[in-house]
Amino acid sequence: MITLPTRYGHYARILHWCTDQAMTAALTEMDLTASQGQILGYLSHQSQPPCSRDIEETFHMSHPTVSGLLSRLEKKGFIEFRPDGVDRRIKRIFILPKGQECLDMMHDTIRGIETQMVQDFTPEERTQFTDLLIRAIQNMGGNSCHRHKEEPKT
Amino acid sequence: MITLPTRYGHYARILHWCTDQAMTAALTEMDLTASQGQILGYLSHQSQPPCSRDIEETFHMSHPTVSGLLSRLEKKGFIEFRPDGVDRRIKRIFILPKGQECLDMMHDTIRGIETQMVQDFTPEERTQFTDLLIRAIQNMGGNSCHRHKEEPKT
DNA sequence: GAATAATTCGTAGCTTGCTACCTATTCGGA
DNA sequence: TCCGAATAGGTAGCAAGCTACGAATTATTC
Repeated sequence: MITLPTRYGHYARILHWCTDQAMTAALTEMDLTASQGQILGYLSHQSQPPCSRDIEETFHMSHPTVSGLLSRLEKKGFIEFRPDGVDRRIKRIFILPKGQECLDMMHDTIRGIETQMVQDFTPEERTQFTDLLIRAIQNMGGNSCHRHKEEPKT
Repeated sequence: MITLPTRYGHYARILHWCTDQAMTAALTEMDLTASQGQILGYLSHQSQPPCSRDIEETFHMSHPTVSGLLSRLEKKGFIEFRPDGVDRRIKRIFILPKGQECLDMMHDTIRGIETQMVQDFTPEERTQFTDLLIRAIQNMGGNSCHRHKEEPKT
């Protein structure tokens, strides 16, 4: 048995790699990468069109990373930016029809990946898996994103 | 509550991100990145000096990725390559004194990260966490690396 | 033994991730 | 009101991940 430096971290890395591979396989035909698909999925579940900063916090990504992802999505016509009416620093992100089409096609595929991953887990194990993952993240201080979160307005 | 595309995959990604950040913070003073430290740690636990291919399988990485990591480690004087006596395709990887020094310093730090992550877990929860992670990886076909594994020979 | 297949590693070119530093805008206190 | 702090985003430059292709060596098969 090999004693790897960070064992849980190692497994977390590989598990994410597995989902990434499955996502990539399912999305390449739509000219989307796994990361771009994740972003698009997030956008579709927000009540108000989010801005770059919202994505940074949700996905624990730096703003140049998000900026690059969004600019590629924009260049390919999945999304577009529109200035916020109140705060001129903010560019809000809108899903274009081409992006919505992909979301409709993506939906079942993505749920299939999640189902496959925990296919032989009992309901209790699924609950505990989520619980342990979240607690491990919290123990690492992984939810330390301090920002003044404002209510959606118009 | 936000419904993200791949929930477990998302948590796995963030958990790995946390360990990566902690590793980076601990290793930068030695001029090492987190990935480079992981590789170095793996090398130190092998009975026979491994080759690039062994790392690819252990870490689920493509060979250009491993190649790049190793060349940076070599350039900085942590490791060196020596041709295999039998198979001229293979370059075996040896840890140089500078690499060994870092390993000695790394040891406690890395164990500390693992400890922190599961600090409030009961022993049963730790066992189950590992078990669930491994099963999830297996469900995704994550251990499908078919290669003829040979015995160490001198 | 020679042709073919498999294996190991190299390189090109891309996306994705980061830090560091910059500008523009907004907010808050003197 | 005005100046400094905080916030949103841009750009440069790097590391780390990938696919696709090619070269050299070894293994296999006829």
